[in-house]
This record gives sequence, structure tokens and C-alpha cells, in this order.
Amino acid sequence: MTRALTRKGEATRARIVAGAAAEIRERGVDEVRLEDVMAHTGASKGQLFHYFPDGKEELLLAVAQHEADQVLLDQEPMLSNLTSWPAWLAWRDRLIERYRAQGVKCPLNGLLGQTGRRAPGAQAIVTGLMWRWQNAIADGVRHMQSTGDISADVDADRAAAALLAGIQGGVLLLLSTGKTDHLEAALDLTIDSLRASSRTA
Amino acid sequence: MTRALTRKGEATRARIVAGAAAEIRERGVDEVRLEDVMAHTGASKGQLFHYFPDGKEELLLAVAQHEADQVLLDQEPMLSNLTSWPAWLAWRDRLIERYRAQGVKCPLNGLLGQTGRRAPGAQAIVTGLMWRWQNAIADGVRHMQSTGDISADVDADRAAAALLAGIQGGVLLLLSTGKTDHLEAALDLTIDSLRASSRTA
DNA sequence: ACAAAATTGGACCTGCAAGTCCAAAACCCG
DNA sequence: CGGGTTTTGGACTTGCAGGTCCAATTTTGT
Repeated sequence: MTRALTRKGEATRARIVAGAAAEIRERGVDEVRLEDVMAHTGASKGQLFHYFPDGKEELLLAVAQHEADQVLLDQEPMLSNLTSWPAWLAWRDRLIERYRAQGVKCPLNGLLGQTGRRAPGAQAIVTGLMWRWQNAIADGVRHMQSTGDISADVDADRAAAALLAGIQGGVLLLLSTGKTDHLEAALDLTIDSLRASSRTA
Repeated sequence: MTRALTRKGEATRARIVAGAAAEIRERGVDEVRLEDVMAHTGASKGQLFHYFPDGKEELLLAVAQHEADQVLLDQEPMLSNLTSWPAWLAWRDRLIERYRAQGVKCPLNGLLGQTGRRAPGAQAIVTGLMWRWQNAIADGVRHMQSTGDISADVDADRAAAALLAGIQGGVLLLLSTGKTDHLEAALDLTIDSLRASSRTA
């Protein structure tokens, strides 16, 4: 049913999604009109509705998925290799560097509020992203526990949840303050408290 | 210049802001039309533009301010009295209870994304809220340091920044998951790490 | 090469929500 | 009471962005 895209079709579709994503990152979801996407990607209105029959909502959903995947990809290979304290720090540095460069342009900020409430699918995308993210962190915590670098008393999932919350909040605060201070503080203090756990226990 | 509101005028204006705020909390910023506000508050279009000459944007700004003030008020008197561990826990419980009840209806969620990018004023409102919030927490940390319940080695502002980030992230995750798990984990682990600081130091 | 199917361009339609305008009513104050 | 001002109601205008439609063109498969 959905199998009707030629090579060229796939390419066009991908170009539209990527272009729309860039446009949204740059100017915010609710500032981007279909016409902007057309201008920016060189696509016609016919193309837009050919590849996204349900219009803007469907396009936004595709963009959300695209951006969600990117968020985790940008943390690799560090995120999947949290096997030593230097590795944790490398991941920490990558995160901060990445968000510092990105500044106010958070890809998912608007997508949560904008599509999140109305589109049930967008909610699922964000939830899925957070779930994968938290699991990757929890895996890292468990690995450190296996090597004795983190106390076995620590609840890995709970610690990962707290760390993820700190990251999300840090990014949110970056959006309004323009500074990465909160992100850094949350990461550093939470990670430090994990390190301390092995010494006190 | 702005001084031209009779008693009745003030009342009407306040009624519009409160009604619009409720409406937005309930259904999200971008789902609320001026007509919805009119219906919900019993105000006419003439009134809306009489009290908010710059239209929707100005109204949204007033709503944002109203909601921002409310966020801190809802944490009182706990937030201003973080002078003992039981007091911290009471504050923690109040926060969780409040957000659990509120669920997905975060007053400022959309206001950040929606007006945040375009209206420079909304940005300022949110920043101001975060600043006041963080300061209140930092004051609590400093008080606990003065009584020796928290190690003097702790950087109060940095700790407050991390805690605030955890809260914001926890709320954000509440919005997409519907669970308060992250908020609880972030609060508990961060506060526990502050408690631990006095014992290890 | 040719028919069927996918792709593309762009003119056109439509609905809606913000914003305008003005005249009627209520209100304030000497 | 009476003139000026604020407050109120609601009809009307306007612009625009999403969505529709279809005909022209290219691609695909045999």
C-alpha cells in the first residue's frame, strides 16, 4: 500500500523532510509555513501533498521522527560505551558541546508542544526517544556497577531517570537563558554523585 | 498613559486573563482562539482589544506573567522555608503532588515554544521565573549550610541550578510520559546527594 | 517503444481567526 | 444632573495558509 516510491521519489521525500527539519530548527515550528518548505527545498505544493497526503501534520510527524533519531545518533558512539569514567566524561563533553553549538535551536522543543498535544503520534515519538535514551544511560550505569565503579545499591533505572531529567531540564533552561550552566551543573553533580556512591558504600 | 482603568475595567481585564489562562492550560496555546476566550469569559471582541490593544500577543504575555507568578505561589510557604530536612521533604511532596494533579496541563510549556521565540517579552518572563526559583532553592541550600546540614564545600548556586534542571526535566518528561517518575527520581536523588555531602565531608 | 504508474508544477479554492470600526450603554465626577 | 470618558457588543473586513485539483512530464517495466 505504501509501497509506491521509486528511487527518485524516496530522494525527494527525504529532501523535503531534511529541508523542513532545518527550517524548523532555524525558525521554530509555528513560524514555518508550507510555502517556506517549498521555497527552501525547491518542492512544489503538489509534491508536498503527494508524499504527505495528510498534509502538514504528517510532514511534521516525519520531521519529528527524523530529529528524534538524530538526537541519539549525535551522541554516538559515546552513549553506547559508558564503560569507564573517562568515557562518561567524553559523553558529557559531547552533549554540552553539541547543545552549546545548537543554542536556542532545539529540534524537539516545539514539536512537543505544537504537535504533542494534538497528534497522538508525536507524543509516541518523543516518548520513544526518551525511553531509548534513558535505557542507554541505565545500561551504562549497570556496566559501571559490574566493574564496581558504581555501588550495587544504586537503582540503575532510577539513576538514569534522574540524569535524563537533568539533561532535559538543562536543555530547557538553555533555551530560555542561552547558557549551558544548568546543563553542566546537572550532568556534573549527578555523575559525581554516582562516582561518590562507590566510595561511600 | 496606561492609567485609565476603572474598578470595573480592572475586574474585566483580570477575568479575561484568568479565563484565558484556564483555557490554555486545558487545551494548549495553539488550540485556543480568541473566540474561545470570548465564550469562556463572556467577553466581547471589543473588550479583548480594548484591554489588549496589541491583540493576542499582548494577551498571551499577560497570561504568561499570571501563570509564572502562580507557579511560585503554589510552592509557598514551603519554598521560602527550606530550613530543615523535613521542610525540604515537605516542599518535595508539594511539588510532586501539584504536578501529579496538573498532569499534562503545563501552563508554561507552550508559552515557551509558542511565544518564546517570537515575543521577546515572554522569554524574559520565563527567565525571570527560573531565576527567582533557582534563587529560592539556593537560599535554602545556604541556610542548610549555615546549620551544618549541608557541607560548606557545596556550591549553593550550582547545586540549585542542578536541582532546578532536574525539576524542569522531570516536568517535561511528565508531559510526554504522563508519569511523575522522573520528577521524583530527580528530586530525591539530588536532595539525597546534598544530604550525603554533610556525612562524607 | 509503449502503456501504466509515479512524479511534478502551479493555479485555484476555502475557511478561519485576527484585527478593525463604530455606535450604544454604563460609569465617573463636578 | 450632564458632559466627558470608559466600557461593551458585535457586524464587518482582510489576509493568509492549508488544502484541492488536474494536466503536463518523467520514469518504470516488459
